[in-house]
Amino acid sequence: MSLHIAPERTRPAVPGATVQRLPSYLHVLAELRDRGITTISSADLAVGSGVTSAKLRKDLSYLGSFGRRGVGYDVDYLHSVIAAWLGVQQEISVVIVGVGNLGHALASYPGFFQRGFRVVGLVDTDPQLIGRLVSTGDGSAVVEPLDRLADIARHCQIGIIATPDAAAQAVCDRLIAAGVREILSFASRVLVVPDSVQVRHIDLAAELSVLASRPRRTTAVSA
Amino acid sequence: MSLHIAPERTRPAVPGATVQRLPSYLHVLAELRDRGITTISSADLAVGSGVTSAKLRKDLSYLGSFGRRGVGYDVDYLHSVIAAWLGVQQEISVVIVGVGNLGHALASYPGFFQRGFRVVGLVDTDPQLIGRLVSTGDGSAVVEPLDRLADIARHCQIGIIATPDAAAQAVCDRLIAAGVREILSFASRVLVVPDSVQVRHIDLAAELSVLASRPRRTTAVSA
DNA sequence: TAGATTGTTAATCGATTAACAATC
DNA sequence: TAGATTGTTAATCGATTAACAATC
Repeated sequence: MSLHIAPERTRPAVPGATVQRLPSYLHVLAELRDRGITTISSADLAVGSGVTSAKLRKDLSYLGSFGRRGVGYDVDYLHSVIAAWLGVQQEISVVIVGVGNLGHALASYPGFFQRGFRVVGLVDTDPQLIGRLVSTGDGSAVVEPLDRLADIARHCQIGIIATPDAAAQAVCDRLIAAGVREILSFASRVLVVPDSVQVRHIDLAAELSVLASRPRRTTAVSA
Repeated sequence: MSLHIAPERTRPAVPGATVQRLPSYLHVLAELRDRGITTISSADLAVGSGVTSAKLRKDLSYLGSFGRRGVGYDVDYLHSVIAAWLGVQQEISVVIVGVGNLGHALASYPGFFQRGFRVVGLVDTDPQLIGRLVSTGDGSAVVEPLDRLADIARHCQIGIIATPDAAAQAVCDRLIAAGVREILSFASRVLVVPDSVQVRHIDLAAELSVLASRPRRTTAVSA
């Protein structure tokens, strides 16, 4: 029996678990680059990233093959490949709704700016806050009232919901109406969205609950 | 209402994915209880929690069997079961290291207090901050200097690292030296810890990256 | 009873791991 | 070449889903 071989090989889609690890590889590669290291093996890069070398190589294999057998990976090149894949080279505009403590923290979070995310809008309903300057990764932004949300969101790829739980769904609906298709929510309530919209949800208290209720192994490497 | 308690039976360990969803069920159940709803089916509870009913029932089955066929679950009872399993009934002490924007936000995060977590310590190195009162879920706490960390951490079950990346590993080491075995980190660098310590890691920028690199829907062509 | 819903099983899907042929 | 390390395969592990017998 002869097998029918396709002329060009289709790679499987990159798994979600892999995508979630790519930024951490990127981060380690950037550090290596800053320290003048030009080549790195999967074993060493894996230790720095807190994964196994097998997992690292498997992850990279979804994007292509970028290493040299017997040698390792070129730090600069691999960095550029992952950065390109993640779209870091193009800046991504973000609007934050809810400028309480959490919203402030997110607005000025250095990691956002470093990885190409630009906080271009801040929205809140509190009259005390509206009009005030809040520092962001690359400067500052003025807090705008809720009725400006649609205008602002129209230019943003990602919306972050950092409001109290009670307001979260209404804000979510407005973001979607304005064309936002990617939402990061810190509300503890579940958001109802159409299939075309992608929501990621960070429940900080759930993270503590998992820690508190589980005598289980760590996700980080051991010494 | 008296419930028949089955004789103790060896159940498989509760999967991590399940544990992570339990707080969300708890949250929905608390809302139902507040609205006076006493009974709920897995189908309805699942909709409120953003999961399928099969997944919900499977999740609950790891803890035991608490429903009535043909009827559903008693809201109060199921709430108490999950709360007990998560250990929410006992208060859990938390120390936050790093009282910048993020640390402030975490200290006053209402969800922590609601689910039984008590921020009993705040630590920072900034002389401007030390001695200042920061509001927490149940009142306020004074920011203490780094050399008080060991004393404070000794009474805490969980440590939260909200410092700049550069300080994260050193703070982590100090927490572990003080006996903390569960750590939630917001640093982008990977923390090196012994096997006995459990670390959860929230990389906010990675969350945005996953969102931004989204369009891996049904576009892939199979051979 | 007749209808509803649970708890569990078995099948499927997806991610991780170990091992090693390919090859620099 | 001899040693090192990748990229990939196949096995394993864990989580999700669909289906339905049990039973309220």
